[in-house]
Order: sequence, then C-alpha cells, then structure tokens
Amino acid sequence: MMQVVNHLRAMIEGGSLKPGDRIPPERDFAHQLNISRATLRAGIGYLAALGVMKIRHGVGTFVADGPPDFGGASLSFIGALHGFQSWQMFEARILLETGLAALAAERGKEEHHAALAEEVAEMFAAVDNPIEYLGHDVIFHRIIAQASGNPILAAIMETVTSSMYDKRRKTVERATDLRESADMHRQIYRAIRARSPLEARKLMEQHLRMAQAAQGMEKPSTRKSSPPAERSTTAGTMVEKMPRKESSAS
Amino acid sequence: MMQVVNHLRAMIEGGSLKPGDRIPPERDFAHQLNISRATLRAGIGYLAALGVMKIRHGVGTFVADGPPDFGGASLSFIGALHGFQSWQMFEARILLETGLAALAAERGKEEHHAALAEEVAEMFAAVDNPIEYLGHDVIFHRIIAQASGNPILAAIMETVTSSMYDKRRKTVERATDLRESADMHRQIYRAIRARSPLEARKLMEQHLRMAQAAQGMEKPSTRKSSPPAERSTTAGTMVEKMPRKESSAS
DNA sequence: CGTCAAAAGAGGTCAGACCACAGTATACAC
DNA sequence: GTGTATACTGTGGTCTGACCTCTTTTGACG
Repeated sequence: MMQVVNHLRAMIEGGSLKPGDRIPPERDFAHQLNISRATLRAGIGYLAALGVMKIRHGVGTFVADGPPDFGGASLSFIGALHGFQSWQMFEARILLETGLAALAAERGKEEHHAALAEEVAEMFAAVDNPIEYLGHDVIFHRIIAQASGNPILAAIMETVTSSMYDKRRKTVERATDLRESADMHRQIYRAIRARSPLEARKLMEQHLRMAQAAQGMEKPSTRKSSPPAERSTTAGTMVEKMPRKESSAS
Repeated sequence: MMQVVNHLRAMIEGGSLKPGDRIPPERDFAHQLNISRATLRAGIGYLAALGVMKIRHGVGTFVADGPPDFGGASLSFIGALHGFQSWQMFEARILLETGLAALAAERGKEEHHAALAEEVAEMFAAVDNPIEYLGHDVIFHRIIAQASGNPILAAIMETVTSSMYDKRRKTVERATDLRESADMHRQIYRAIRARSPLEARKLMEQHLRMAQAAQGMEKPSTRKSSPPAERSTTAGTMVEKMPRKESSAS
C-alpha cells in the first residue's frame, strides 16, 4: 500500500502530477503498477484522507487543487479524542491570526488591499444579513492569510477556523448589530494598508477577543477545588467543515 | 465507507472507544456492521491516515494514543504539492513557538519547570554529542508546548517541527560549539520559570532566528527583476517524520 | 528450564464480479 | 429541427472468499 503512496508522491514531487491533474482509472493504474485494484484503492484512499487526492464517484480521481487544507477532518477527530476545548481553539486562532495580520501588513500587495476593501464594503452592505455577512467575514480573514505570503500558516489557520464555523454561524445569527464588527474589520484593513504590523496585530487581537467573548468561549478562570467539567459526550468541541469557495478569492 | 467513519466517530465521541483501545478484528467487526471487510478496511484506512487509528500488522487495530499528531504526513505532501518553502516553515515555527513560550511562561507548572531544567542540564552535558544534544533540544521545545496548556497549538507545532527534523540534524552535526545554544535554552527556561511571558517570547524568537540563520533558511530578500526560482524538482522543501518518544516527556 | 517449531489470530493482498453514479450519445416524439 | 427521454459508457464503490504475511502464543522436545 505504501508502494502506491510512494509512487504517487514521487510523481507529485517529480512534477509529472500537478494539482488538478487526473490519475488513470483504477483498473488501468492497478495493472500498470502490477498490484490489485484493492491495494491501489487503499493507497488512494490514504492520500484522499490527507486531502492530497480528490475522488469523484463516477468521474475520476484527481490531485487536489485549490487552497491547501491539510488535516481538516483530522483536527475534528483528534479533538474529540483528546478533548480539545473551544477556548483552546480560539486561543490558537488568535495566535495565528494576529501573526498573520502582522505579516499581511508587512507584505500585502495592492491586489490584497483591494480585495480586503471590497470585502469590508460588502460587510457593511450586509449588516442586516448575518449569513451573508459571515461569508464576507470568512473571506476577509482568508485574504489576510493569503496576503501574509505564508501558505503554511494560511493552511493551518484555515484548518483551525473551519472547525469553528458553525459556532460562528449560530453566534452571528443572533447578533443584533454587525456594524461594530464591520468597523473593526475596516480598521484592520486600514492598518494593513498602512503597513503597520503592530497596529494590525493589535486590532486583530482586539477583534478576535471580542468575537470570543460574543461566543462565550473565554478560558475558564482557574478555580481551585472545582473539577474541570467532566466533558459531557457532546461537549462544545469540534464540528463540521465549513463550505469554501473553490477558486479562492483574490 | 463514511458509514464506518461515522460509526467509529460516534463510538469515540460517545466514550465507548478511548485512546489505546482496540477495535474488534476486521472480520468480526465487518460482520457486526453488516458490511464487507473491504469497506470496513477503507474506513479504517481513512482514519489511520488521519492518525486517529493505529494499525499493527498481525496484532490488531487501535485507537491512537500518545501525543496528538494530526496532518503529519499531510503537511509533507501538501508541501510538495504547493511548493512550501523552508523559510516559510521556519516562519511558521517561529510564530508558533514564540506564542507557545509566552503561554508556557504564564501557565507552566512546577513539573514543567523541573522537566525543562532537566533537559537544559542534559543539553549542557551533551555539547560534544550533537545527536544526543538534538534529542534533548527537541524534548525541551516539546515540554514548552505542553506547558502552554494548549494541546492544539502543541500538536500544530509538533507537526511543523517534525518536517524540519532532518535538516536540523544535519545542521547540528556540523555545529562546532553547542554551548551557546545550550545557554540560550537556559535563558528561555529561566524566563519561563520567572513567569515572564514577554521575556520568554523575546528569547525564543532570538533563539529561533539564530537557528534559522545557522541553517541558511532566511527569507530571501525581495529583489526586483529576478524570477522567483522556478522551484526545482527537489527544492528545499519537505522531509520525513522525526522519531518521537512514545510516552512523551514530563 | 530453555529453545524452537507449530498453530492461532490478526492484518494485507489478490481476483473477479457486480452495483451506483455522472456524463455522453442516441433515438424517438413533436 | 428541436428537445427530451433513454440507453450506453466509463469510473469509482462494494461484495465475496480465498490466500499471504506478520506477530503472538502454545507446547513439544532436548
């Protein structure tokens, strides 16, 4: 099985297989490699689980393209397994996004600035439509991640953020006024455009801490003599994937 | 196939399957779920790829225990796919570890302080043995991650760090004097013990930037009119996993 | 008591058939 | 000629049952 994985890995690293490319039909490919279809499928399944390959029933198997999203499903499972807490997720998000914002302020290009401005405008226009608002919110943060120039950090952020999507959706739906939120995004945009990493970082942290509070996900204060809540079966931990635009913004 | 995944997920979240537990033999389990062994294996393979399950040939299939390590293999592949650069890896590492160090300074317990001191001592004792030195180096950083109290960030750091292991090994092997490095670790330890998040962050950043320079992994300065190096097939990108002690330190 | 060979139990692979889905070509009605 | 329904083709998904390989246990033998 590892034979298949290594073979495909070599093809990818060798450049003979690029994102979006299609691999031969299972029957043919298995014959080429002198292995059974079952073994081939095991290898492909492995890579599909990692997000490296995308399988489309009745169509074919392709090398994943679009924004990298590694460990997406993994985080969810491992979270359930190790009892990751919501506040920990948010803490990770804050650490990542503040750093990302600073980097974006340092390296963001005009195209990113334009895209950010666009989304800010859309957010203001959607203050009365929570669902639409959240969509632009997500894209806004995603553009910052891209502007940071570090796809690794962007991918990690995407993974962490994804698993919080539904909670954000619920929160935003009962939000009464999104104007304040939109304005914070505007300020962040201005700081990035002004190439002020420290300012961007500060504003991003401020923004996220506010969002965290809105979702009641603060870190519980350390109290002595109070058992840490025997995490009930359906405790507030992981969730599903969020939808994503295929050809990412910008 | 997703049926298997969902079933196991439910068992994990429901608490009837805990880390280290063994699932029934494939033949039995498949019969229980009224599916074929092939389908069951597809589901198990999927979870194994995510690191949720551990398969041991001739022995059985178990729920993963030990330190969470999500997306490990994934990062490597996606890296090859999207052409992640070494300096980006290092940048991600710096962002993560500086934050981790600050958190460790805030929340680290006595047990962590003791473990850190232990490793610092071992590092000083191994200044003439690069391989052994690196081992303690790795554990030192891992303890900090644990002391941060955020297993999510710790897991992410572990994933990022793993893929740099061999490069670190090569670098450390030709290092002439590790005393300076050991001393920096000592200083970081002292800052954490003194509960000085800012100091710990600063020292950690200093330490990592020095390590980065030692490996020649700085971000290439932006030069105009010079194509961004058509990433050669075997460009300096991903690498293999690093070995890890099973029952993690501390 | 120790050694090593056989057996049992588990995952890994194989082979070929059949099912389910998506896209395309074809035939038919209008 | 146009358009819709149908059949066909290609591809991944599942099933079956056999056999291979590895690990652990067992027990015979020295």
